Amino acid sequence: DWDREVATCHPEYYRWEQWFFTKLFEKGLAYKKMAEVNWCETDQTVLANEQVVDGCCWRCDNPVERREMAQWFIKITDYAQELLDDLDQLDQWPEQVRIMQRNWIGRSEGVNLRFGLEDGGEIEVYTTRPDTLMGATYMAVAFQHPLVQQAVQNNPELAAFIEAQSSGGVSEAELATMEKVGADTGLKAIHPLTGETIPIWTANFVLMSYGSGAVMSVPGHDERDHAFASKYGLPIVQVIAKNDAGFEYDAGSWQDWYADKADVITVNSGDFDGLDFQAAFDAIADHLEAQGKGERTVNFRLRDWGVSRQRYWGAPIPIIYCDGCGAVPVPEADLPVVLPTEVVFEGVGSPIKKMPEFYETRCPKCGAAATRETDTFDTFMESSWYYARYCCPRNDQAMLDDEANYWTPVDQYIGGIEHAILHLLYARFYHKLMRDEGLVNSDEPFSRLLTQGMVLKDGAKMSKSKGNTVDPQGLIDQYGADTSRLFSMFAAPPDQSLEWSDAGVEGAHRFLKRLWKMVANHLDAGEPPALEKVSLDDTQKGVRRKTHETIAKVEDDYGRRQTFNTAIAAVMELTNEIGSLATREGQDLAVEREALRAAVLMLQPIAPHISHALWPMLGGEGAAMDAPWPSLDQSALVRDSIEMVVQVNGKVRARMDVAANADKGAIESQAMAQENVQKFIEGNTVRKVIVVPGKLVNIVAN
RNA sequence: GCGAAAGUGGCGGAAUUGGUAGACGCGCUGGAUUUAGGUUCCAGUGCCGCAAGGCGUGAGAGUUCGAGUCUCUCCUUUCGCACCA
Repeated sequence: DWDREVATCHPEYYRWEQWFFTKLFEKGLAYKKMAEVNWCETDQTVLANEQVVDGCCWRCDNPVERREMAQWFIKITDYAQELLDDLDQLDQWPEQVRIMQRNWIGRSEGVNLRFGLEDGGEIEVYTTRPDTLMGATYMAVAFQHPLVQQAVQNNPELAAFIEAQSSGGVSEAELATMEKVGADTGLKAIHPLTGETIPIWTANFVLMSYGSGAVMSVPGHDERDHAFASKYGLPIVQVIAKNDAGFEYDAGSWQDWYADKADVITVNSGDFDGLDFQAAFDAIADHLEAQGKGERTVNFRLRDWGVSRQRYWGAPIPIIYCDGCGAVPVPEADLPVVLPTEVVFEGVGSPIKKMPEFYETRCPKCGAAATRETDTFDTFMESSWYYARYCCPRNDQAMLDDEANYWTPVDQYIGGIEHAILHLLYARFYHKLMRDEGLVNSDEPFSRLLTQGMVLKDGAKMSKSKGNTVDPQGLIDQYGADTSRLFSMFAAPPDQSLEWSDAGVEGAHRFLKRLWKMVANHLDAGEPPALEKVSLDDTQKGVRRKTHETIAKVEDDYGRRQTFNTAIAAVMELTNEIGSLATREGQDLAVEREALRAAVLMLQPIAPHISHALWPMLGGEGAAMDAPWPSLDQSALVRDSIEMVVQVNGKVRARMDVAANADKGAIESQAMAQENVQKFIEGNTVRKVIVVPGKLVNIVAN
C-alpha cells in the first residue's frame, strides 16, 4: 500500500523521533555522559566497531584511537528486566534469537561488597560467588580504576607498566587474545570477613565498564584467577570441596570441579564451613548486609544505548546548549530541527559542525545566545518505530494515533538473522517506551518473527562488494518475475541460507511452462461436465484425494510451518499426479479442472502473474489474488484401502493393501500370510507382532 | 572459552508426533521427436550385487520391536558473544 510509504530521512518522519526524544529527556530516560568512541584521526570521523578492521580504519588503514566524547544515551538498562522477562511471551520467535537476546542482556545475581583500604577509604567489587569470599587472596582492578590512577602518581614503575601495556593494540580481537598480565599497585585491601590485608593488583583483563572495574580474585575456584595467581606467585586457598570427596584438591593444577556450584560444600571458611552453594551465598550475603559491608545486587551485561553519532547523515539531536540553562530540549513548536541540505563537504567531519547558521541559536528558556547540538541520532532510532508509523504515516498532529493500536503488534515480522540482537532489541525497547508514553497499549512490537537466511553464490554471501550478485532485472527479462520468486522460495526453507543455482532457476521456469501447457491442453478438450463425486473410478478418486491432501498440506506449510519449499514441492507432486488420468473427457476432465484450479490458487502467492493469467481461463471469477483459498473437501480424503509395510525384525519384507476399516487382528493375519514374510520367519518363533494401523506391521521372530 | 544451530545421494533439499530414508527439483544415463543441436516427451537414477539380498543419514556407544529423529561421548562446519568477575 504505497499510500502508507514512509521515508525515515524526511523531516515529517523524524520530527516525531525528535519530539519523542525530548519526552525521554524530560523523564530522565535520556542523558549525556562521557563515553569512548573509535576515532580515525586521518578521516576526522567516528567509526562503528564493524568499521575497525584489525585496529585500523576500514577506509584509510590508519590506526584507530579510542577517544572520550560527551554523548547522549537512552536508559535501556532501566528496562533490562522487562526486556528479559517478556522474551518468554515471544513464543513465536525463533528460540535462537531469544537465547541471543537473553545472553546479551546478561542478567546475573550477586553481591556488591566493599573491602576496606589500609590507607582509609574502601573499594567496591561485584561478585556472583560470595560463597567463595573466604578464598579471596588478592584484588584485581582495571588500569582506568581511580585507585590505579592515584597510585601511579608516586609509582613510576607502575606508571611505566601501564603505559607499556596501553600502547599495545587497541582492536577488539587483540584485546581478547591478549596475554593476561598485571602488576602490584602496592596498595592493600582489608578482607571484610577476616580483617586480613590482601594485595591490590592491576590487570589488563579487568574491564572498567563492567561492575565497578574491580574484582575480588579467588584463585582456588576461578580458572582465570588461578592462572594469574600461578603466574605471579599469589596465594591460592581452597574454600569449597566436592561433597562426595571423590577428588583431592591440588592448588598447583586446575580441575574443572573447582568452579562448580553443584554438589560442593564450603571448607576453610571459618563460621561458614560445611554449607552448599546457596546456603553459603545466603549466609555470607546476610552477614555482609548486617555489617553494612555489602548488599545483594542484580547486574546486567546490557549497557545504556549510545545514540549520538558525530556524522552528518541523520536526524539532528533536538537539544540546545545554553550557558545559563544547560541542555535544553527544543520545544515542540520548533520541531523538526531540519538537517540542512545545502552543505559543503570537505571530505572530513560533518559539515553542519562548521555551519554557524545551523548551530547558532537562542535558548528556548531564557533567550540568551546558545548552541545547537550538531550530532545526529544513531539510525537504529529510525528503524525502531517505523513499523508503528506505517499505521498513521500522514498524521501531522501526533507521532502515533489509535490506528497504531488497532494494527500493532505486527503479526508477522521478517528480517535477517543479523538483526537478532541490535535492531530487534532496540525496537522492543522503543515499543515499551512508547507504551509508557501512552502511544501504544501492547508490550511487544512483533508477535511472530521469521529470520531469513542469506543468499549465497559459490558458497559466499551474495554482496555488492564481492561482485557476485545476480541482477534480478536480467532474470526477469529472461524468465519473468514468477520464475525468480519460485526458485527463491523452492531452493531452501526461508530461515536457511540458499545457494543460488542457474540450473535451479531453469528448473523452476520449466515447471511454470509445464503448468501453462497443461492448462492449455485442458482447455482444448472443452468445458468439463459437473463433478460427480460419487461416480468416480479409482484413478479419479486418487487424483481428487491428492488435490485435497495438497490443499491441506500447502495451507499448513504456508501458515504454520512457513516452509514454502515443501509447499511448492507438494503442488509439483499434484501436477505430476494429474498425468495419471486416462483421458481428457467426462469426469476425468472434471477432476482435472478441480486439480488445476486448486494448483493455480495455491501458487498464487509465489507466482502471482501466471496465476492471474490462468485463473480466468479455468473459469475463476475475479482476480486470482482476490479469490478465496481453495476449500478442503474432507470426504475426498477418505481411502478404501491403505498400503501398509510388513517388516520382519525391522526390515521391510512385503507391502500389502489393507482395507481402511480392517482391525488389528485382520491386519496381523494378512501380514503373516505374505509369502515373503513366511520365508523370513520360517524356522523361527514369532515373539511379538507390532501393528501400527495405517503405517506398518513389525514381526519379531527368532 | 561460552552459547546456539547444523552435518542425509553427484548437487539443493524432504522425511511435521520414534514407524517405508532420499519427497520435489537439479544433474546424469537411455529412448522418442528433430537433418543436427536445443526445446519437448517417456523411462531409469543412494551404494555393492546378475539376482536373492546386503549396506546406508559425520564417528562411536546406548535405549527401543523399530532411531536421520531420543540419550551419552567425540569430530567437523556455520553463526552469535567474546577477559562479564
